[in-house]
Amino acid sequence: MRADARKNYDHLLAVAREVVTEHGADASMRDIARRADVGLATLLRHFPTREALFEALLRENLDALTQQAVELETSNPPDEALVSWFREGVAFVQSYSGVVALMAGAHAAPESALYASCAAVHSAGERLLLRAQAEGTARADMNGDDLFALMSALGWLGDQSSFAPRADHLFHLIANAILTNQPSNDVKKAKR
Amino acid sequence: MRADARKNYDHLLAVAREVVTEHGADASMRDIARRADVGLATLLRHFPTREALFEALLRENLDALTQQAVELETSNPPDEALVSWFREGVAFVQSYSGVVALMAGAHAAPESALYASCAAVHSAGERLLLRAQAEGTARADMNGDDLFALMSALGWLGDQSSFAPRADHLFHLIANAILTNQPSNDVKKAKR
DNA sequence: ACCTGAACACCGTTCAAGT
DNA sequence: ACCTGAACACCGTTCAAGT
Repeated sequence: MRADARKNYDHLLAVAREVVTEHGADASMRDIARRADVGLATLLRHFPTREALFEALLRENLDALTQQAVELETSNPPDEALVSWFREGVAFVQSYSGVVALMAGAHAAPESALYASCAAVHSAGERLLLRAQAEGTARADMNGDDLFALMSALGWLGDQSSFAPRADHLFHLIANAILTNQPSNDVKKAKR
Repeated sequence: MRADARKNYDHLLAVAREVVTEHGADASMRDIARRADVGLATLLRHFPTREALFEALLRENLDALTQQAVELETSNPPDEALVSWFREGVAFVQSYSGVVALMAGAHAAPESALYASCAAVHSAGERLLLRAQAEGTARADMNGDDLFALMSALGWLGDQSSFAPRADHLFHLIANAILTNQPSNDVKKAKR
């Protein structure tokens, strides 16, 4: 990568982060290029699709989320680990508004630039779920898809201004639905 | 309303229904006008916003949903009535893909053309919830907003191709979370 | 290698001009 | 009253031409 290209790449990513923070995941690509003082075609050259841009924008955080699952897997009781991680996941998909739709789309599209990272998060969560199920503290009739779906649904709810005020409460309700043992206690314990 | 206007109105609505069935709630207004052999400005004259169009498109079904809550309120056990109606609601928001986002938006925007119908559905559901709560068969720490939010979230899940295959299962999971008594049995009973 | 302006085919909004 | 074409300001895609 040539020096000028490298510089453009980094700058575009920084500007994109700004614009996406303001306008959410369906910010205009043209707007990002404009704000970066660069031709639109240059932005598209570095990030040929919106997914490619978000892959670069989210990779670090997605990896961190996957990594966190691995750590929780060894250090915490299975039910607490599951709920703690689930909470992190919901917070993550809300990092930028509208990002949850992008991830849900990528989840079903192996050719998407975001697919690999989503799949990694998916299976990291699945492992935590299986561990809690083995212990009997998580619903037996759930799988990794369901966990990812519920995480996404809670993220979507947080994106809608009409539902956002109750998002925390809805998180508890669904976390309780996932767990089987004295549900409300477990969720509270895992909060800390 | 002049005869030619009336004819345009009805025709536009019929064509809009077709196009929206094919392309979902964010179908192009221009496309609808084109398919109706009418100027774009004519479509916009009858339906100044997308919300106005959907208000006309959904009014009948929204009213039916509200009406159904009233009927269930008198004829069925509170818990069964709640779950049955909840199921209808989820099915409704999936009637056209993407319509759930429109409704969630209208829910927080009193100036939207869709607001009134959404509010009616909201409070119809709230009454069913209160009745079940009074009986002790629904979670006490929920309100009408939560019910509407969960209904919307399930509708959204059904819209995402990656989650749709598990939508039925997720419905059961959440319906169980709403009810308090031998949950899995109640949900099954209400299915009939 | 890398960048860019311009042409293209879209979108919804607005309004002066027509019947 | 009602309709319409056209101008406008946007969008993402594509590519020939430049350094």
